[in-house]
Amino acid sequence: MARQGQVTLDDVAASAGVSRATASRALTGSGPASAAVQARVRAAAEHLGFTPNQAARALASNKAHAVALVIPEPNTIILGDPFLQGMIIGVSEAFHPTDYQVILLMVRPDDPPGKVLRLLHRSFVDGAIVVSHHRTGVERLSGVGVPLVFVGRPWWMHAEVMYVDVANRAGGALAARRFLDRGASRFACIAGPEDMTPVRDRTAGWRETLVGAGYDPGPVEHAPFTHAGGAESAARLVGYGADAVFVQSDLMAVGALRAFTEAGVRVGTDMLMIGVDDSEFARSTSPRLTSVTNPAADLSLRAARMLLGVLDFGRCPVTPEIIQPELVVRESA
Amino acid sequence: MARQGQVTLDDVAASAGVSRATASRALTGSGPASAAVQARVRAAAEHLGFTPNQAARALASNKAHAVALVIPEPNTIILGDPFLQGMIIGVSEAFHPTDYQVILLMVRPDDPPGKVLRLLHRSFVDGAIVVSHHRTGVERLSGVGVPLVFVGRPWWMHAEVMYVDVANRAGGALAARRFLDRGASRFACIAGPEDMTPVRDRTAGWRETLVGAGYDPGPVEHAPFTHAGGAESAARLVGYGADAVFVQSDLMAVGALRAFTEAGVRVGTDMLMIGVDDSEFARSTSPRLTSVTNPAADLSLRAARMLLGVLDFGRCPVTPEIIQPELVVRESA
DNA sequence: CTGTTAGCGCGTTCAG
DNA sequence: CTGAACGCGCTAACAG
Repeated sequence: MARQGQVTLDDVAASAGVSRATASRALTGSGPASAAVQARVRAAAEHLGFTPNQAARALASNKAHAVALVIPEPNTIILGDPFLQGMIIGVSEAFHPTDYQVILLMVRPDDPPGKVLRLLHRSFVDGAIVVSHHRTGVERLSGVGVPLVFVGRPWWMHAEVMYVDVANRAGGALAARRFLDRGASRFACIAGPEDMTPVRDRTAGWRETLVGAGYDPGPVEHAPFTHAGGAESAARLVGYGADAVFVQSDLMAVGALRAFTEAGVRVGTDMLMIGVDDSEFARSTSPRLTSVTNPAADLSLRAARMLLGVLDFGRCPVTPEIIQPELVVRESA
Repeated sequence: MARQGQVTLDDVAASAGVSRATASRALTGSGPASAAVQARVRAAAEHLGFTPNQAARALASNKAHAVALVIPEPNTIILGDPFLQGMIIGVSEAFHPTDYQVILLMVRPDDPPGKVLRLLHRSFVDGAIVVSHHRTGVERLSGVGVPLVFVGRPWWMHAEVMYVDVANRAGGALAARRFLDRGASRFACIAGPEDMTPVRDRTAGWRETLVGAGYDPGPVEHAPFTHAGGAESAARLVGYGADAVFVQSDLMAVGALRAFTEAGVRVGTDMLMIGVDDSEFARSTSPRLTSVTNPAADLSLRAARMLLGVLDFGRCPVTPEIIQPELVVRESA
């Protein structure tokens, strides 16, 4: 049952009356081949419906012509988060003009590490971009044979690891300073998971700035980057009576805003709020949300270019690229 | 440069003091291996950080341990549509307990066919599920060596092709009958792209039922399954003065509802509206939307099971599975 | 239970 | 410019 349906290069070569080597050269253009032969081979391949066996080709040439986008999050999070959506779109956009296929690997937290590791191997993909990584779960990614570009500072460094990031410390500071300028005095933060470097960095910048100005930075609630995560964190903060809350994702901010509103807190009046991502969500709430940018399009493009640089031009090692965030001011703060 | 970082099975075998074949058996469990040897080999593999080369393994065993989810839509559509999101979640959920990795292939309309074809090859994936296919663009998918399960009736049949579907004709009829029961008399339909079988089927059921009841089925506007598509179609229909509009996707319905409302038409009062998908969107509009179910979770599960049946148990051919849609009644109709 | 021997399908040296 | 031979890393038939 296995053999049927498999048209091999040998079949094409035989049909065109040449050797396999010649057929290979004619199809890939990797070597000299007379125009006449080339045409014959191409015609034969077309006629027989030949599709090169990717595995064999990868094995022989050590090139897979594919890159993986690895997102170690449950797929409900991947599909709901504007930042991750932006990354998916951006990465596939960036690789579209190249001949690399983008493969989306949704790694679930409870997946055995081997399941994804075996796919991040040479000759399956030539490289990978890793987004939204947590402290644990991707440790064993070091040592995979392929170059890796992280979006967001990785927890450990390694020869094969490169990264792009937003200056998240500066982002946290931006939010804090805005609140200070608006005269706030009782602060709180709704952060993402504690095991992600961007969260740590934003929180650090936030705290530093407030402490530096002589204020208590207040509580920091850690929760998943979801609507529910924001809402639940907000519920826990209602009693605290903050007049300025920094929420580290617009999606969480939507949930938080709703929870605060239901608790009788008027956001924009009783309480200032700043989100992160500057996504559609920030523009659709009421009041609209002031937000720190987290430019997925820019990040994904840079990450893709960085990976392509290594893949196609052997440019390596590469220094990290850091993007400066900006504050987009709207009604909420 | 290629060799470095590649730990091969030979290295593991040598380190464990056995032959390569034995090492292979010990690691994969594909053959007999004494407990002692198995432990030694596993330890050696762990120690050396061995990761099997997927391409080599696939080439030798003719099994890739991966399935593809193919969605031939621009990624902005994929990420915004509740049905497609449901499919992605459902499929990866269904394959999670198995040892197949799900690979999401986002095929862009302007991608050269070869780019995806070479990936839909044996020894890259063992099979594929194709969702949201249009009339053209996937023709050449016939002849790929792997079993295919379509979600939604395919345009052509082929030995390797199986499918699951919703009884879309019945779905269209359901909407029409509801409108008739509510006493509507001037009908219109906002459909998806004309080159998709579910759209054709729903429209057919819709028309049949209305014509059968002695009414003019009215205009059918074709547009992409997007918010904008719905809004633009609605704008074109405002002058027609329909009192009952069937919109073939909740996402489109949100756009249409907004457009009608802005044009001064009170949906739920002046005009009845029914959507398709019974998604979150249907529950979040005002008035809330009556909707025909299009159960992504159920469809994806059945598609996955069908593919697994062929893959793991050689169950083939398989007869299509058709799910009956239901009408979920809310304020809008 | 283990080692030996063949390939899987292809790219890529080498001679001619 | 073309063909013959080799090897990529692994699994799967055989022998022992």
